[in-house]
Amino acid sequence: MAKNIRLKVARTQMDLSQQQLADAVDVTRQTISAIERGDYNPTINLCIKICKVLGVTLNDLFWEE
Amino acid sequence: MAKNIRLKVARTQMDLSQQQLADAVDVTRQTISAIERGDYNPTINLCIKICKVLGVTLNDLFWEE
DNA sequence: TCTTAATGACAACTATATTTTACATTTAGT
DNA sequence: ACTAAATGTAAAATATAGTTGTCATTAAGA
Repeated sequence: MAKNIRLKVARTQMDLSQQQLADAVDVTRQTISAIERGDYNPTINLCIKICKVLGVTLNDLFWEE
Repeated sequence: MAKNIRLKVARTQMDLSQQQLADAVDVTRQTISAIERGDYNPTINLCIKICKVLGVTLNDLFWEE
């Protein structure tokens, strides 16, 4: 996976730290960090939770044409 | 997770069996079956692969408002 | 400076996605 | 009725998502 810049942008637009987002979706900071760095392949349920907290959709953060 | 009817519909619209879709995205038939039944929580990369084969987007199959 | 919050990164562990093997049921064609 | 393809489902094994603990670096404020 490539770096997920869109996630980082959406998170900072909501003025949330990695830790705060992690708490909101009930995972660890390391998991959020790894997703932003593009080091891995989260589950769809986690992606959905993240999107809901950030007020965006799956396509906004995880779909590439 | 709930049953994923939209996936089943999109698959049948492309006239693919579970086995054919599984082959196309390089997983087993059982994995496709489990996703359609809603028994679990696939990874985002697998969701993306499935969407691309079926000519739809993540929101089409996996996003609920 | 000094301190604290935020982040990158990694190793070892645990939880769970996915595979493999296998059996049963349903559906469509002959 | 028979056959083959498609599907539901389950148990045991394997691969990997996500945790826990830890250390280093950077940026901002006092």
